[in-house]
Amino acid sequence: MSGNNDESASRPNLTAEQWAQAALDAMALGGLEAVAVEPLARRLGVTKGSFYWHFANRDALVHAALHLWEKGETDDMIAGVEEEPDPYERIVKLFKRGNSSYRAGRLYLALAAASDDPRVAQVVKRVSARRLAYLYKCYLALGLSERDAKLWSTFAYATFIGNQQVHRDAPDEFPAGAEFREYFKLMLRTLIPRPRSTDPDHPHVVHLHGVGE
Amino acid sequence: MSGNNDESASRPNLTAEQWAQAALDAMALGGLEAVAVEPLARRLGVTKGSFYWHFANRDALVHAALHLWEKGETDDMIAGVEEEPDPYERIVKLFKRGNSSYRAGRLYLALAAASDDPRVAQVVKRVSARRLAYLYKCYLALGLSERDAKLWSTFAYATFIGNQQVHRDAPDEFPAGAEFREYFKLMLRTLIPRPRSTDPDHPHVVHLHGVGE
DNA sequence: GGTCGCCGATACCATAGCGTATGCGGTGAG
DNA sequence: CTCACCGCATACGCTATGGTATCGGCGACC
Repeated sequence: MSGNNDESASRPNLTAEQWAQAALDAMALGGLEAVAVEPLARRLGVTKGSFYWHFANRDALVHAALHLWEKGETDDMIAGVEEEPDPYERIVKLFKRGNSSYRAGRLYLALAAASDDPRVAQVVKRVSARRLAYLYKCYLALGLSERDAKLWSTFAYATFIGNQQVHRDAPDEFPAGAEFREYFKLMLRTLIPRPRSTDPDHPHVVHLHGVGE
Repeated sequence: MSGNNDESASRPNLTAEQWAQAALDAMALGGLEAVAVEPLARRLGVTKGSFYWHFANRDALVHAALHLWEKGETDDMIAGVEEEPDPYERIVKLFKRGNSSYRAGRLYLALAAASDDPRVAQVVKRVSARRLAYLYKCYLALGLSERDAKLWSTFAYATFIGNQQVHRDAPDEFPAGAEFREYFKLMLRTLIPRPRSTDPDHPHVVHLHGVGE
């Protein structure tokens, strides 16, 4: 067996990051325990010999994958939105981003479920905290008080996460197509007070200020 | 054994249901793979000999545990609420129930994360669907149209689930104490239109009908 | 005191997956 | 042409985990 069992030309050498990405893929499907060297190697079309060239052990792979995920889930999210000057549109973009990438949602849920591992728990906690903090800032920029911004950002984030969950657990019940668009608009209208309402068309903002009661 | 299955707790002997409950406990902490005979036996203070008296194999245990969970998560929830005549209060009760039992939340999240197993996926799907259906009925009873009831019940359920998730993943960021009470009131006010306004004509419901746009 | 329900103890085996040692083809330098 | 080195293949050892089965013991109740 001296020949390669794969296409020869289209196979460059693997990098450590490709291994880490494959590890994330495995997590999305089977949790942390699916991040095993041999199955990953099979899926990548290589063997363990490749792995132990790039990594010292499995722990190093898990660490690299988590680092990659954390970076992509916070920096990427924020960087892709921050150029937007309007805080309302920023929040809308965040929502759209979250509801569009099905894979990212599954990945978060899988990692959050694997938080019996202390390393995973730490990263998930940091990611959640940073996302919440950024949402909080956005709501502050909308003109809400600190207290209201805290409550509404938590509310919005919980809904955001819950949508991913319901979408995964009961896909048949989750709105799709035109219904989803209505659902999405309803969420936006309910969860984001419009700051620049030059139109007298949005009287429901009054309800928002009723939070402090 | 001459008597029926009315054995009291005075006996140190375990029952099949106790095994199933322990299996659910294990799932809440470590997912489906934590439902292993030996660890469970250790935790129950017995050995595997006990297990294979009550169950044919591990599959039977998983099946029993899932059945127990499904029953308790749908029938119990509905039965404990249905006596309430006011649909508004019914929804409030459902919310309170969900936000109070931390363990039940963890259990749902753990099971939902273990839905790579087809049996688990099926049960989770049924439970989610039945919960959503009941919430939908409650919103219908509030006087919403079918379309609005669908959207708002999904919205409320997603938020409900998301709260459990955020509460678990970022407990430090989640409102607690007095702040939680405000948060809770905000959610209720936002997610449930009040039916018993003295006016037969509900002013804020107008916004709800705006959903259809 | 005998039977039976329940469990303890132990043995066996299958499997998965980590780590390691070494072989081996390709490739560029000289 | 050679040689060294990279990147991976192959093969193996090893451990841990856990499902399954068997048998013996013990207390309860007849």
